[in-house]
Amino acid sequence: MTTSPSGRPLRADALRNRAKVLAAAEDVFAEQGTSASTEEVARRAGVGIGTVFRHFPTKESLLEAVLVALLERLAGEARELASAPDPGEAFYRFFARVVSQAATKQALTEALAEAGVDARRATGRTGPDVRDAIGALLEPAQRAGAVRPDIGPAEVTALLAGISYAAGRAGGSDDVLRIAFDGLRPQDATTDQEAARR
Amino acid sequence: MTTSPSGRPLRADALRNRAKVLAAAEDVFAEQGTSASTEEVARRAGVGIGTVFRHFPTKESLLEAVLVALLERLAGEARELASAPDPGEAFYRFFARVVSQAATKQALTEALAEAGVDARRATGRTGPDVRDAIGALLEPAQRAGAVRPDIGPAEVTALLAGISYAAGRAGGSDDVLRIAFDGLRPQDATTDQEAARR
DNA sequence: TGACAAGTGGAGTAGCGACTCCGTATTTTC
DNA sequence: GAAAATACGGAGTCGCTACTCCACTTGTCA
Repeated sequence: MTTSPSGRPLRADALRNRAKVLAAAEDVFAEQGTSASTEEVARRAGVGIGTVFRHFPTKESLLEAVLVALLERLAGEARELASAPDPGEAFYRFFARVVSQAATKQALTEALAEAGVDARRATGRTGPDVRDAIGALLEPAQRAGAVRPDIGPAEVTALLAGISYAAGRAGGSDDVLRIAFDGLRPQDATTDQEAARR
Repeated sequence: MTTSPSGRPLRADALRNRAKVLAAAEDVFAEQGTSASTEEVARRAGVGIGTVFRHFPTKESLLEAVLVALLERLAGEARELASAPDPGEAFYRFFARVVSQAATKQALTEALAEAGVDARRATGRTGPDVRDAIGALLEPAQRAGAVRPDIGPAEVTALLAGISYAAGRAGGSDDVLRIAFDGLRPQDATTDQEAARR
């Protein structure tokens, strides 16, 4: 992404501006949600609208770049924690961290939801990345008996999105997080049937 | 809401149209989310745009009416189930039903989130209504030992919104629901500390 | 049944947001 | 230090959407 269509490397100022736009877009979308206007992004970045559209030809592509950046950062954090001594603690710490970040960043919640199960074009390569990173955190925690064994990265991602949503819009995020944590722990012989369904 | 500004009762056709518009709006917003256009609502209702705006002077007021209707129906269902013989089953059945409905109705998830903690003007009277109805379902379930005692209606509502969001956008709603249920059950002496936080 | 109030429909208005275009400015290259 | 290539900025275009206005229709009441 640092070369122009003709194969040549981007000019220095262009590179700088690209970064400024991306950073501004992250801020703006985090604060106002993905419906914030492109003009606001340009203003925040201190560039003209034309520049924004030169680097990201549609609003969607800008959004995609932001989401990918967020997810990559997430995957990075997960990978980092994966080498911690206590796998259970690492997993729950990661979960809590993501939720607390998402509470103030609408865009993160949306990114999580999109990465959820359907790997759309937007997050085509990053979705699996995130899933793998979460898997690397989840499996050791399961082996250590800190997390129930009957779920996979997809369920964790979905739950992450849901709890983030709840934490962001409603209050009481701590309580909701506690409930989620308890549900994630291994459930002892409670054979429950709960015929509950429509 | 069935009288004109001048205090007289609404004309028969006006009453009919009002109902048609409300029904169409519920459908449209459920399918396309709250950003669907007012014109689409009018088309679906088989009336002119002018008529929609006569009954609901702003789009926001239309949205509000739809959300209130959804929440009232929810509260109604909760009250109905409250008299079931097994309080635990009633509670979990209600929870599952809401989530499965919300999966196909974006508007419901948004309504839940809004009803969450801050009683905005939109759902000013209905928010508490829902909370009370959920409370009437929750407390007996807690007394029966089917639901952990350390949470209240607010937490349940928040969780409901979060799980609905997860179920609607990602797949694997069943697994996520299972996790939530397990987290909602009384947690035996697991004094856990989970120093997990930022 | 006729007169008047109430309601309807949809063309029109206003404003916003995504995206384009091109004269000007900045880099790079030789 | 020019010339050529590249990038910039922002006024302008286009389409969409909430909302208004009013000539016309329908319901109500005596």
